Amino acid sequence: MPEASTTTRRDELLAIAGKLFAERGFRNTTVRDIADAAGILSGSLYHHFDSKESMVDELLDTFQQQLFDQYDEIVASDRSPLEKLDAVVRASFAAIDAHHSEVAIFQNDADFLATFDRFAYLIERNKRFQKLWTGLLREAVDAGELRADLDVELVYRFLRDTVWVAVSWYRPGGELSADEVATQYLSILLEGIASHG
Amino acid sequence: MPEASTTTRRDELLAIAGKLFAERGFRNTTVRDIADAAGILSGSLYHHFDSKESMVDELLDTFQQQLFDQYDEIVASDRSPLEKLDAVVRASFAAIDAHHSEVAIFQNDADFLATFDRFAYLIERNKRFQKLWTGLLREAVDAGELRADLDVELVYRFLRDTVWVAVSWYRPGGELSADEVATQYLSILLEGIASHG
DNA sequence: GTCTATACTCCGATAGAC
DNA sequence: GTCTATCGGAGTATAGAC
Repeated sequence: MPEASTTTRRDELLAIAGKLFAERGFRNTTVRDIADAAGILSGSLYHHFDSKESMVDELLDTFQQQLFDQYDEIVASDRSPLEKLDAVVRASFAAIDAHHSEVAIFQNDADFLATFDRFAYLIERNKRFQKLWTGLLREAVDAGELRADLDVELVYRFLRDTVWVAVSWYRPGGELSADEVATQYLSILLEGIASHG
Repeated sequence: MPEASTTTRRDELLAIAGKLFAERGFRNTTVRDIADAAGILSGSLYHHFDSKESMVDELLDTFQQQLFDQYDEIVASDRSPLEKLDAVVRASFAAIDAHHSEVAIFQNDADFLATFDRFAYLIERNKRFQKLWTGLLREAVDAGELRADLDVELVYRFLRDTVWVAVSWYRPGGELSADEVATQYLSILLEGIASHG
């Protein structure tokens, strides 16, 4: 396989870029920063990628496709709405663990990137994401598994933000595993923090 | 009062800068952007402010002082720990409503700004903030008002992030008032979203 | 696959006229 | 209080040698 080393170097550079984008934001990471971190000069990056935009595009697109594949599998599975919600939340925390940079980039820069034609797919997938989560919430309400007195759209925003914002403090390899965080999170979300004695 | 018009123009420019910082981030807002929005040229801004940093400094410092004054008043008041927590959450949502730009700037750029000596106070106040909230949480647990089986530090992060992240979707003057959002938020947080039938 | 060298644009900030 | 004019630095990207 003659492409093996080529692919490896490319992926290496992409991972370095992703880490920097995640730490400083896309716009505040220069191609010189990326090149410095990789031990090469900025011009050399253009042997591998068309532009800085191409790098972030590839990172986000690949990650999102993988995540949606997981979501689709869960939704199509044979579980109750609440069990599906549980599984989707756990898959999301697992994604924060396994693809930390990509999630952070998405959280910080997606709104800005989405203003360009090239990244129009971000808006489209965002809508799909919303439909999937609000759909599960409504099904769970209808099944009597969730409170019926809450505003589903507000609960959706609450759920979405509270899951993904964890990327700002969760560190892979830290004290708590992603699934332990998910367990505590789901306990708070479902049962609340008030004591019922 | 000869200073009246001077103060007004200065505050006007500061508000314009704050709005742009909030929308695009501090580093991605240029002094030319601010000047354009104000209908003047970039050089003219330096008649009012030393630097771009001075503008964001003044915005954040003023806002945080006001917010902490409110928190301190609540903590010192004669209420139960849970009532204090309720009041602090409501005051925070009110701050998102009344000082939307400042909260957004704080959410997006505080980590970056805090790396400079000039903004060291952000780190200090962040610690004070954490102590205040975790203190209230512990008191509420001790008073039997909150579940004792949860990790207080994790609940703190959860609480902090879920309140402030609302700045990303809440718009002053929208359908829901800040206090209505706070009410639903507290209901979810305290009682959970699961049905108990 | 990386380097040298460089083009062109935009950045924050300043000096001095009006 | 704003404008004209401009400086020095840093940004993305390119062309062509090695």
